[in-house]
Amino acid sequence: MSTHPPQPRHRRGSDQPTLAQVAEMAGVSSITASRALNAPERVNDATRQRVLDAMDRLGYVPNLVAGSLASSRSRFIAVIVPSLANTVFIEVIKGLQSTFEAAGYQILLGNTDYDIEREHRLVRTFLGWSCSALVTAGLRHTDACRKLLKGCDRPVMEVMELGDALDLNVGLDHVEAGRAMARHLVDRGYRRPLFVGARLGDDYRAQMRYRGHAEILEAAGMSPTVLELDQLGSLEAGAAGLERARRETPDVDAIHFANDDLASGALLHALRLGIRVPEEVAIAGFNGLPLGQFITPRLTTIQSPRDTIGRLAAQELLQRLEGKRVTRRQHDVGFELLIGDST
Amino acid sequence: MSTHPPQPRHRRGSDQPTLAQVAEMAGVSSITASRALNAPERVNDATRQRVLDAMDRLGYVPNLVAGSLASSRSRFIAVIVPSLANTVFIEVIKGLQSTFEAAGYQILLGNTDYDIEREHRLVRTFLGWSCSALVTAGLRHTDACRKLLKGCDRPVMEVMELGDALDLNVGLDHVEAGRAMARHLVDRGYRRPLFVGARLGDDYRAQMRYRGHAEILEAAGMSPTVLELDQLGSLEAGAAGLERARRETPDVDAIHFANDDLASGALLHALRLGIRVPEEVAIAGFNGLPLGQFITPRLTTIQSPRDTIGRLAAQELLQRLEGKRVTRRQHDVGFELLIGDST
DNA sequence: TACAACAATGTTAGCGCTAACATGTTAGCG
DNA sequence: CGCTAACATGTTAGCGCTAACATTGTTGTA
Repeated sequence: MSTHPPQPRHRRGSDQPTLAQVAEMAGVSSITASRALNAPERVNDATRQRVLDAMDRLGYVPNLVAGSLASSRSRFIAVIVPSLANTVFIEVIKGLQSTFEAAGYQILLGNTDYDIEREHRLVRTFLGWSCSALVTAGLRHTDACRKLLKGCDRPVMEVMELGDALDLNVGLDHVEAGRAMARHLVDRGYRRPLFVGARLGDDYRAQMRYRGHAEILEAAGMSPTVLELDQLGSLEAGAAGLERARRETPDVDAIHFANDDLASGALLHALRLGIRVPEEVAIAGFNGLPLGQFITPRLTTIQSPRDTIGRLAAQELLQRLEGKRVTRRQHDVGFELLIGDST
Repeated sequence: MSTHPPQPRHRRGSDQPTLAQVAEMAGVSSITASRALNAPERVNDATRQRVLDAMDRLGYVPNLVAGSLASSRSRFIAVIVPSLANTVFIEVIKGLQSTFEAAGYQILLGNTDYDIEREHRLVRTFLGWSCSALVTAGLRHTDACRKLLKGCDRPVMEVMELGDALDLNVGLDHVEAGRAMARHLVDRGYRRPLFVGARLGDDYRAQMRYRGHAEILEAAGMSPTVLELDQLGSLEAGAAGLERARRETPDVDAIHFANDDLASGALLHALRLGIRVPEEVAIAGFNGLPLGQFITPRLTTIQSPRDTIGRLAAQELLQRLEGKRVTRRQHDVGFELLIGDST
């Protein structure tokens, strides 16, 4: 019945030196050793030096897991993107990373593969790591995920597009971007423009651009048409798209591609086939990737400020994390129509 | 003198539900609730279902920080790369990420910006998070960092190039890759090849390729020359490199670029200027990026299996993490000379 | 029938750190 | 010189979870 006092159990996790050992060596209590690292101004200079020396001698590496549990704060920023194959997200990550790393935060990277169920699972995991903030690409989430994000009491940043966000939002208006390009095509006198995208089912931001495109065409009395390729966006897909477009709709005079990968592929392919651009067919893209701007004729496209999205999102979050009240929850980073020689 | 028993202090970290609350609701002890999640086979099905229901009702999110401290294991894989601007590293990350995420690990991403002091700091931080393993690009580290990695009792994987590694190593032989391309150029009859790189000081793998290149040229009785651009590698830099090369060494008959970005830029620029490739000047690269293979004339380059590096590294690490003894510490993923029409 | 082997669950004691409070020590000042 | 404020350091008790061992009941089997 009675539980006999069992012999003491020992369980040292790793054999790494601990703060207590450092403290002992320096002849102070462990809280002083802790403060020597985390609140140096609260410790006498000489004492602090002794502690730091002891750390050095022991090869002490702070156990951040323990610290995080005790303080219920980690210095993680969860970043969730739908794909790593797409330069666009990489550049956003780059912007986030450089700003956060400088402020002493770590990036926890998650990839949803365009699956919002996976996003939900990642959000749970990252919340479990008590991340300080979450950044996620896009406004689409499962209901459960939205609930989780709303109730998690941490800043949540949704990037890429603008809309009805949960908390903070940095991005651009993709419908408006679609409109801008379509307007440009209509203004230039193209009368049978075609919108060509790859895997539009996944890429709903491209769908939004198409919506803007369609709107303008209808307003101008033309009937919008879309051609969907089932390959992933790539140079080859763009080349194939050009051929299919001209075969299936021989009177097409302008192709508005969903992004620059497709558009550049089409443009290079047109050069190769001797199709004159823009005389025989105009080509336009979206993103403003370096390749499109390097080719002759230069690609007409829309510059999306991806690095800016990352940096601005990071700055806003840092403000919030430092306790400052954020006045604007939404930031439109805009876009720029780059008129090249392909339209 | 005597410490009076102070009133009990309370300190709830967050107001998230805890395992204990879940356990209470399900009418079990917290260890059973824990096992319901982490070792389901050790819990009766009916009990487990009660626990899971309770978790659901409370909106329980496991505190992974606490779990990690208690078990002194995290499911983090630290990945340290020198840059996110370079596709090459992104593709390695992609390979690592897809394999590890499927196995239930999280990626902790660090960027050194080609600074080994920063690498050292990142390693410390990541070790502090008790990551399960570390992956780092390259074999160059500070002495302190090397010591840390050697003593950390966790699998360490060095990727990209082969050499005298700390623990595990997956990569390819860059000197040999440089030799292979130089041999190809010599075999094709080029007699005044030039090696052109960007920021070679940072990019020591490119330096290794140059070493291989130089070796072959010397063996063939030619004198190797290198032209270093001070811009970052890009299409523009490649174009500039082509012009500078032809201006400064007018008799150059082949340019061996340090990578495909430069080579593709040069190739497209040559087309634009009407310089015939390879008749007037041959162009070769390294990496096998899609653009080079898409252009006509197709770029002669070396395919580096970046995705494979990531996947293989991840697989080997998983083996190790599952306790299997790893027999081979080093894996040469090789490379493939892609002979295009530009040489 | 006794006893091992297993399955299901519980008890206890940390993991290594920091928040919250307490205490001692020195400086500042009328 | 007494009192307070500011500084420097210490004590205690967790943070939420899981390892290690303990306990019970159930089954198989020699």
